[in-house]
Amino acid sequence: MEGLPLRGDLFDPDCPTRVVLDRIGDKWTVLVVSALSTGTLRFTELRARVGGVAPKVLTQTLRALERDGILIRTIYAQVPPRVEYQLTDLGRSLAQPIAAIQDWAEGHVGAVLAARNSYDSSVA
Amino acid sequence: MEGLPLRGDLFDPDCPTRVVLDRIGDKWTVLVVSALSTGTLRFTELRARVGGVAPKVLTQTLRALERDGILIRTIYAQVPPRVEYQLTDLGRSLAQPIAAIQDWAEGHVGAVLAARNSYDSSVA
DNA sequence: GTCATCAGTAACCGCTGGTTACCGTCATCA
DNA sequence: TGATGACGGTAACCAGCGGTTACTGATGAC
Repeated sequence: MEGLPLRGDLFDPDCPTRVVLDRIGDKWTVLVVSALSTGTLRFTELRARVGGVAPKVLTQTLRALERDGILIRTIYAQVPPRVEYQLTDLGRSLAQPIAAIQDWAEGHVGAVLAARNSYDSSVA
Repeated sequence: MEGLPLRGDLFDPDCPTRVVLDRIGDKWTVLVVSALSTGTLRFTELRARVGGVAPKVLTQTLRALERDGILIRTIYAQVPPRVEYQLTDLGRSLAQPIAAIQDWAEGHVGAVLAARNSYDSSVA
């Protein structure tokens, strides 16, 4: 019955930890953070790097991540405009577990797709 | 399929790795896998454990995870019905990176919420 | 008779993720 | 003097899906 828990309980729907999970649970977040983990990128570079993302969605994702202190958005008063995105320390700390997820995903695609095929053919 | 690595490229939108990411990128998946990582659970137990999940959504999540070979669904011909869910080896391997995410989320709620407040008050 | 248990479905609905189109500004090129 | 293109986005629009509240069916307990 602590007042304000330093560590949240993910299983409590009212715990703010959930909102953090919602951030992470966005597929674009994973890709963006992963892309930025190697260094600063501009909007268009991110767009190219993260294949298939629509500009609006990328903007939303970046704004949300900026709001959450995961990355910093730097605007240079130039024409054409120049906007750079880079991870904060917080963002870099997030990049590690995200890399683990990414690693798992890339490493187990085969197994998952196999399970999926097997499941689909058995249910049919 | 064989045990060949078959590493995908997450940044390619046409790579099947993306579908795996979509699975993981579901917030309920994280919670369900995490809940099951400590042992077998029944539907109602899962529902109670994962606070705030609607039955339909839980069913969808569980079916998807079953299809992907992350967990196994065992039905006992009883009345009232008894259905148990447990992680497969694949699921247990996923539980590790997921635990890392969960850990990060629980450990950095404060920082994220602080960043959020700061952002919101500066933008206004 | 009727209540509760369990594991879900049925029907509905609003939001939001996603799409394409378009914007202003300035340098460059014909 | 247009015309064009780069850049970093917004505007308007829409389908789908996540989420909600009912409701089901079989059985044992009361």
